[in-house]
Amino acid sequence: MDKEKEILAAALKLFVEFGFHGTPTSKIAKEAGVANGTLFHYFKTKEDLIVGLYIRIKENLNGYLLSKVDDQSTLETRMKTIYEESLQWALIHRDEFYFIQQFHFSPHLAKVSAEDIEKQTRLHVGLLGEGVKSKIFKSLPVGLIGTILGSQLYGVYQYLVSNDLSASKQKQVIDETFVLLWEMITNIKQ
Amino acid sequence: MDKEKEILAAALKLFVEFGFHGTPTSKIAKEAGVANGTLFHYFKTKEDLIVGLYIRIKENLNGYLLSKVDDQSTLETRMKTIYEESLQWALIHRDEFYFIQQFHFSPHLAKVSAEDIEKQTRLHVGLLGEGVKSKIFKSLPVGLIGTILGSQLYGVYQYLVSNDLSASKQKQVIDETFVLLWEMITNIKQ
DNA sequence: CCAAAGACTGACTGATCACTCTATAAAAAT
DNA sequence: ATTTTTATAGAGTGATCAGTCAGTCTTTGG
Repeated sequence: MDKEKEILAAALKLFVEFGFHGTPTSKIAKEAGVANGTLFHYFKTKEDLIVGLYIRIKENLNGYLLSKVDDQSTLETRMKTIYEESLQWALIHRDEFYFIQQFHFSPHLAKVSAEDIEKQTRLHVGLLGEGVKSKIFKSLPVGLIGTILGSQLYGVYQYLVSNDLSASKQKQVIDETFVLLWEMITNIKQ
Repeated sequence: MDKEKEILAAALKLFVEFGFHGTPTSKIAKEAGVANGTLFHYFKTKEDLIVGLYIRIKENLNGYLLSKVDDQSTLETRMKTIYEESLQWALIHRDEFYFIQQFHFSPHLAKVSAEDIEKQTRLHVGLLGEGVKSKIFKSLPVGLIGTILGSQLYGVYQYLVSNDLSASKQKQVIDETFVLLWEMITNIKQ
């Protein structure tokens, strides 16, 4: 692993454990096994490091999701894939997922550029637009559907990590909660 | 307003705007109109101030909810009241609500005692237990119902603050999302 | 009315920390 | 082969900040 990645990995680990303030750059450098100055060779400021870490993590998540979604399948299948795979990714990359949330409630969020945000939400925004346009969703504001979806995902994640379930039980919870969610936001007739 | 309250109000305002790290105690004291040392007369450490602020805010929210819930009404009515009033409170006390979430993703969360947590969740835990026991809820784990409920509340709040709606529109969204939520977690036959 | 306790002040301090600077070594470009 | 660029190091620095301290003012209880 090259030094830049070592630094990012060390920063992630320490930020999650001690918070942004509680983690001096000197400790990050030490944990990464590089000199103090080397950290500032790769990241001009501590804030650059924090924001850079956030963007890379989001890129990883989005890349993973894109690799799992089959463009040919139905909207429901694609949405279920995103829901399921987001949770699976989050369960495997717990520090990364915690960091995302930690970052969202920090003043550093304001430092993310509009285009970076657009890049990160393109996939989700596209699917939601499709659902509304095709009248599969109930006639609710898109933004509302989006936030409900996102927040339920976070909620189910919290449940999964705070209860130590077997892989199959986890899968079952994920499946069941998707059904609940889908019934809630779509016009189904049964 | 006494000095302690001035300090707490100043701390809340500055923490929300600049984060915990970005807010020196000296600025809090200045904003509160007290001397530096006075802050440490009321709160032994900066962390004490942060945790103290969190606990007071939660007490306010819980007190407000308790005053609104009528013990004689049905479970559905009581849950709807809590859902609605939580959102109304959050909309009026935006800094306070943001602070709660900011605090949840900070290392200071670990400093809250088990009994304080119990106090803060008693009301909600009681209602959930009642719903499960009376078979009104679907046969899902209580914890799962609880997190889904909580996360939807946060999600709808996010939607309400990021879209500037009229009071009546807000009420409508709150009512509609409660119906969706209630349908999702209960065994209804219609 | 007095003494003790508590509230309050703000200058001060020791520690910490983000970041710089100088130097050297390695790699790439010419 | 030589210059230029990039990578790495780590000691050093100026600023900042949480928390202290020694003392003054205010309240309260006897």
